[in-house]
Amino acid sequence: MLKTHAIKIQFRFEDIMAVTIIDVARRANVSKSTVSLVINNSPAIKLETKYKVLRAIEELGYVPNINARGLTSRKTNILGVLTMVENLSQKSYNFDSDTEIFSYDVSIGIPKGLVNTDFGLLNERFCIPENSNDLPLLIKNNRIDGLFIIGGLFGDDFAKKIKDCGIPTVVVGRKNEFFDYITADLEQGVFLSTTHLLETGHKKLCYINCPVTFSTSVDRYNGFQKAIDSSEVKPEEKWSINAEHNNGAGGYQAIKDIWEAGKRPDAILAANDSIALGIMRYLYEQKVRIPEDISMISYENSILSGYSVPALSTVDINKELIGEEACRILLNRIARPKSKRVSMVIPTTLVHRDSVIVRS
Amino acid sequence: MLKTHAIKIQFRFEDIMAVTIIDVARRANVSKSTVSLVINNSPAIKLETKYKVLRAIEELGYVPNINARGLTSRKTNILGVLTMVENLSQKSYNFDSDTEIFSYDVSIGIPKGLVNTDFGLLNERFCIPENSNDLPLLIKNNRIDGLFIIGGLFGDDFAKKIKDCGIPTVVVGRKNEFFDYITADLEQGVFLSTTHLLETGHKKLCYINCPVTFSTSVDRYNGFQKAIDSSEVKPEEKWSINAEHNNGAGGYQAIKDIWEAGKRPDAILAANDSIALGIMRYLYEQKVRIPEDISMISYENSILSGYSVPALSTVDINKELIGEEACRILLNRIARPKSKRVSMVIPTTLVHRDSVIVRS
DNA sequence: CTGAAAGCGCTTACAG
DNA sequence: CTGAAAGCGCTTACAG
Repeated sequence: MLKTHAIKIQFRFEDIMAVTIIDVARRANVSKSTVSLVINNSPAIKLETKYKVLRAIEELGYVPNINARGLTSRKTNILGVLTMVENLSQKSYNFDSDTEIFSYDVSIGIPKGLVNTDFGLLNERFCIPENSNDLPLLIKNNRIDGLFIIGGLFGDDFAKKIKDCGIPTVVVGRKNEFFDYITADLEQGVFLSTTHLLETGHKKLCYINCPVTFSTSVDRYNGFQKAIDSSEVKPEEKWSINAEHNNGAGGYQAIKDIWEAGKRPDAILAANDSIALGIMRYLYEQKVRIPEDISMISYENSILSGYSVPALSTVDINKELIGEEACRILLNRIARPKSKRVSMVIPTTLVHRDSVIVRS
Repeated sequence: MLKTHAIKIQFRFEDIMAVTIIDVARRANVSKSTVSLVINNSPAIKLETKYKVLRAIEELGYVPNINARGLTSRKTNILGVLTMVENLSQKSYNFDSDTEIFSYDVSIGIPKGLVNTDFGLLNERFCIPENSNDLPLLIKNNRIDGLFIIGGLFGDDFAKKIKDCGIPTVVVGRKNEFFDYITADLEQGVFLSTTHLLETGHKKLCYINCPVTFSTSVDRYNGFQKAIDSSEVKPEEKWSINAEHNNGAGGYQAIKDIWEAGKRPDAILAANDSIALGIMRYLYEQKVRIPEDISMISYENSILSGYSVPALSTVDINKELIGEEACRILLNRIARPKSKRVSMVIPTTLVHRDSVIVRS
């Protein structure tokens, strides 16, 4: 008997603490509807009332209960970040593995686009072959109001399935015809680096592209070619090759092929930092010095190029800004689901580090 | 008039779709309380009833509304991942910047510990100096049921403040006296790499430690010293120095000091991959070849060492497992808030790549 | 072992 | 411009 009683009065921390909309209403001498309208920034509220309520909120340290809000408004106030990966197994960190750096750096920018917003972010790494028919948990469990899909590792089938869910979605890092998208200006980026190499007196250029299967490889190649076409001084020789894999090992093998075919570039451009590091590994083994013997410019800018030996000049694609702008796009899509599809291309800049030398 | 009508019947997707607990109850011919008990795995339900309900759930494709659950149970079913960072400004990726790789890799392991669980994950990068008195948004907005704090960039003040919030918390990556924690076995790891260098015939060892201000630097040094003490063959010379900064630039400057003091190790140990890359940069500039002239072993294992030129042998600290185990600890803490404080140390292994040579 | 009822903390028409 | 009331979809004592 006594014991039962004891259990009954054992309140939890939250029970005691929880300030609700009713407490605020009471303190401000208004109804809870009014408080709700203030919280949701209704223009129908008299300024005087608004401030009265705001003060009460402040004084009481009131924080709206997110579950209650969500329950009535049928929203979760959460956005999903889907990182597309090659596989979900244990990472080896070896240079034949995917780096996932792009998605991490982009996702650092996302919260910046969410400031002054109630949205939280739920992350999921997702791999299509392994999950085959499954949808991401984020979606299956109805946890999100909107979705970022980061990276290119998905096809039309997957896109359609997501589309059918009706969740506002923005694709980050590549073009596509299903959703809004935002991506770096690939062609302009490669144009930039190629031009710089030409202007610094390089005569034998080699472009090591990403795999042909990647839709982006065309844009990249175009940037390379257009820079050469529009340059005053023409290179004596130029080569272009697609790596077989989009990682260090892919770059390693590609330059090896070039090298063993007897080609000797004085400057190399890489499709991204991972491939670049693979190239550098091969050159190191051949005792070729960068930049003394061969200059290099990579593409993306990441911890990989910033920390590499030597520090790698690269094209910065402004990943944080991409993440931030992706938010704006998604927020608009959520607010106006039927609006016209949006595509956004972010310009790039060249970052100079230690892998390019001026040749006369 | 007509228009008003049109608006009224414009249901949203969810309105039409939403299968609720009532639909399930009806289909299974039970009350919604029973359905709820089944969902929550109550042992009080007859097996037969349970299967009946489970079938109805299956057939209807019912997914519990997470907000409704949270509202009644006073839970959010979300865990927070707090990544402690040095600053929140735009990342440069240069080698004088913090890499945040540890927290990323750990957070990849976390979902593995959450399989068969309803918990989602909310991430936040948080910086103490910049946010001074503020608490992480995750906490201020009552969004989480539990918290992972990743990384060491916080002091007792912050820990106490978090403690006062009463949120179950586990610290990942360093010891501390406020919360449960899980970390790699630093001493054992350094012992491992030092021993390997000794066994491969190196006579002049240099340990480049993390900054003295880091609590972990002592454990690391102990591992180094103990390996030497317990080795059959003693090194001819040994040096140990703390980098001033925990990044590439710190490693660069440290080895520069060693070098300019005329010391010439034949093997170097680095406190982590970032510091290691800084060391390698300096050696590259000095035209010292790794491993031919100097062998190196780093600590952590990350994309940085896996992609480095040459590929860096390092101590793998099993970050994914750390993340997974951290979940178990946190889940236990949530279930039993008053239980004894838990600390867990994960053993490390040596991963051999291309930076160590056998000397005779 | 299961059902009826209250209540979690909000938002949203609706009325005035 | 503001209040009273209904309802969102669950869980949790409580009763039987």
